Amino acid sequence: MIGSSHPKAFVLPSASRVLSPLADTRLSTSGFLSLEERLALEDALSPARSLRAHFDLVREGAPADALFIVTEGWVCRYATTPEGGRQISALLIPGDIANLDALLFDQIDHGVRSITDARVVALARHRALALAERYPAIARAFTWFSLAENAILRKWTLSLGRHSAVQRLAHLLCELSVRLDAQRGEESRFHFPLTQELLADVLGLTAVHVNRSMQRLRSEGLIETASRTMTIRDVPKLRELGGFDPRYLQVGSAAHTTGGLK
Amino acid sequence: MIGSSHPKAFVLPSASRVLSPLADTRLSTSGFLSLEERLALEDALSPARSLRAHFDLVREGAPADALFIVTEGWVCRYATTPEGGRQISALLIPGDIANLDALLFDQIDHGVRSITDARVVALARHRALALAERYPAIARAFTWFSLAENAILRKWTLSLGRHSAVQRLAHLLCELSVRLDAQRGEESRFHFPLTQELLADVLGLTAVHVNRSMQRLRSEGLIETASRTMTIRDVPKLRELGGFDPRYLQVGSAAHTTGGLK
DNA sequence: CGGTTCGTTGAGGCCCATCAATCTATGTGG
DNA sequence: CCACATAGATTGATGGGCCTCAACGAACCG
Repeated sequence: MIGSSHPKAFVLPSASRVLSPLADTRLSTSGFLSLEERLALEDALSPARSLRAHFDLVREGAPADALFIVTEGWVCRYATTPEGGRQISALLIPGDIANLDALLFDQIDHGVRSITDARVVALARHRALALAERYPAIARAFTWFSLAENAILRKWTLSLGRHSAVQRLAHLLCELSVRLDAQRGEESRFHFPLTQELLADVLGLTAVHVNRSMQRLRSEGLIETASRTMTIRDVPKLRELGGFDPRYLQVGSAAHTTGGLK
Repeated sequence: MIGSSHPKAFVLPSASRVLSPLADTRLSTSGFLSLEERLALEDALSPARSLRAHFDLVREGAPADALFIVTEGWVCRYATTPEGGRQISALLIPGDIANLDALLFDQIDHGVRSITDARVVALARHRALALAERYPAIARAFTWFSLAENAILRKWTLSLGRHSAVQRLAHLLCELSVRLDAQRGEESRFHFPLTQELLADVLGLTAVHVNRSMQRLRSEGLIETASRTMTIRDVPKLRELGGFDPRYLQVGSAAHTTGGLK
């Protein structure tokens, strides 16, 4: 079974998964969509597809014909430089749309690749467009997802441009903690499948320097790592170090709460 | 008069501006919208508003109640670190929406500020939402703008994370050349109001190092600068240096051409 | 148990930051 | 029309954060 080596983070109630691959994701639980809209959306989805780790789901420059929604595992979006450098521009976890730009753009200028074993469902582009045309709430959800991604990218540019290595790492860990909803009091613990090399490609560093930065966080008692598990020992301190303010992640807000039309 | 110190770039045919502040912008000319939709949109706009240079239109953390569309001048979106660093996350030129996130988010986590004297029109949030609800094409245009911005931000993260100072500068100049539609043969010339300090805040560098990087581009005959005018002498070479491929800017494509519903 | 991936450590060097001074252009008031 | 103020561009000297190269250790796995 996919993801069996990563127990906690990947298990969904199997009944609801069979009925609905979108169960527990923001698309279905956050009040974006009415029941009718949700059913219409789920009706348009392809059956879930399993991916091994390190599988290229979309290659850079490929034509766009379907959206992929992650339902299990971790996936990333990346771009490469001619010289061979790689920069990851998004970390995608269950509930995220991997390539929303395929909705309106003909060509995709980034790759999409699984980090762990993963599952995705596909939504054919023409069906997504038809849904957005017929149901304004679905169109709004697409916009919402795009804007949410935008907010994350803006923070990443701030981090890449103006933060030190340790700060960037701290900020990223805080972001993931919130997105994975892993915080418990002042601690946070979550399954963390990123290698230091992947972290380097997120943070614009080398793996060696990521290593040294992690050691600093460990030596200051801010984090602990063991067998693909990340523990943040002191969330407030890590947040302060990384200049992290969770509001940009829009936790607890949803499209229908933001000024609905009466 | 606004922008009188920057003659060429700011002059619009005044007749069309009076009739429609959106004339010549992507929203009205690129085929996103039908005539009816365009009229509905323009009917919802506030009168144009003039801004002096260095004016804060939206402050970080402000509540969101209106979208601003730039019609003249240059504007930027930025965020600051607690330590006082500043990172610009978008350069906005006429036709751009300055804060699309205000459409669906309650709080804005970035500032918006004019770089030059500028003009903007406002679109009240509830009216924008109503338009998107009633006209799918307008909703689609909002999504399109958000995705387009996303694509630019992804390139910026690539640049910030994996490019040298000179490459970042080269890439940015290539991007602006395309967005301003300033290319003529292998040359490109455009009004360029960014100080080296602003450039530094875009590129994640210091003003001093921007200066040195520009000198390198000049000494290699790639660019020339004089009195707020940028001339790219050799566009192909500058593109190669910056690893620039214009496709991500979606020039010449528009929402209605990308897989319309039959 | 050997291979492979990932993490760790060390030495050395470069790119870019920092600090500070000077130069230039533009604008303003007398 | 000049004296002066100010913003921006330029230059130099110095240092540090991160990169590069290379080797070794640890964990996992068939």
